[in-house]
Amino acid sequence: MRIGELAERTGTSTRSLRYYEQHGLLEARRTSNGYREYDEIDLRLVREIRSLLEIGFNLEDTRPFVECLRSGRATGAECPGSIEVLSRKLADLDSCIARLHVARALVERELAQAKDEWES
Amino acid sequence: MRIGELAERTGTSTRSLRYYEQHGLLEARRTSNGYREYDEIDLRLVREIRSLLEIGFNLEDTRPFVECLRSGRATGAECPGSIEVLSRKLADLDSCIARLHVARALVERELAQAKDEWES
DNA sequence: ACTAGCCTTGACATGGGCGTCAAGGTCTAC
DNA sequence: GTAGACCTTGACGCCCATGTCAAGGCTAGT
Repeated sequence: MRIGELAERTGTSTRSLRYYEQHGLLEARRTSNGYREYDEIDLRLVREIRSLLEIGFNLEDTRPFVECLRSGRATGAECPGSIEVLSRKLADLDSCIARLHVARALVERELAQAKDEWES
Repeated sequence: MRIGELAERTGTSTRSLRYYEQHGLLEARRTSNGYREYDEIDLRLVREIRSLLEIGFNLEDTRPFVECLRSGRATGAECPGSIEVLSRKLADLDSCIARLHVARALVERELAQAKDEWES
């Protein structure tokens, strides 16, 4: 399939697909006229990338998943590199959640105080 | 005091202070040679801005707090505009925390599965 | 008079994942 | 043969708070 169809079937844009290729995540065969040609495997790769991005991973984080899938595994996660990224992300999420809880507490306290002062 | 001292006493940079001024959050008197001149009130304003930015507010969000302080209140929060920003931020934080919990659950599940598959 | 350390404005760079436009090549249908 | 729908590469724009550099003015101390 060509880039437009791939974009449509993955819910993204041709711009993004070229961007992924530019960063070495996707490689496309070219037809004789220079058009990119993709197969079903690429479809899976892009879907993996998109779902990871959606959760909050950045592009670089998706690389091990893509390579894992390309190596023939059933899922992109069952490789050491992916597992390491997942572990790191889990820790990131925990610290991020913790920081947000702190911020939330600060904001809530500030809000309660401000309302008090405002009403008095 | 001049801009360098203000920057140092607020733990920021002269660049940032000029940026705040450019966006109407800070107004500086000028001495005869064109230098910006700040007083203790400006010190409080900048500290308010910095602490809000640190929690995760953006510059625009700090505006009502600055105006509140400038109107003579004891804190930047005890004004309707500030209270509204705080309420909005509280909701933002809650939805953000919720989304992160969802992501965390996804990542954790993925990680557990991946480890299983990898060990088998 | 000169140096060093302040200050001024203006402007370009950063990051990340794209959107969007330009200028052009290719293929299909009529 | 021509319109229109695809494709190509390249490049600039965005957001936002800030870093950083350039080119120059002011002032205190020696």
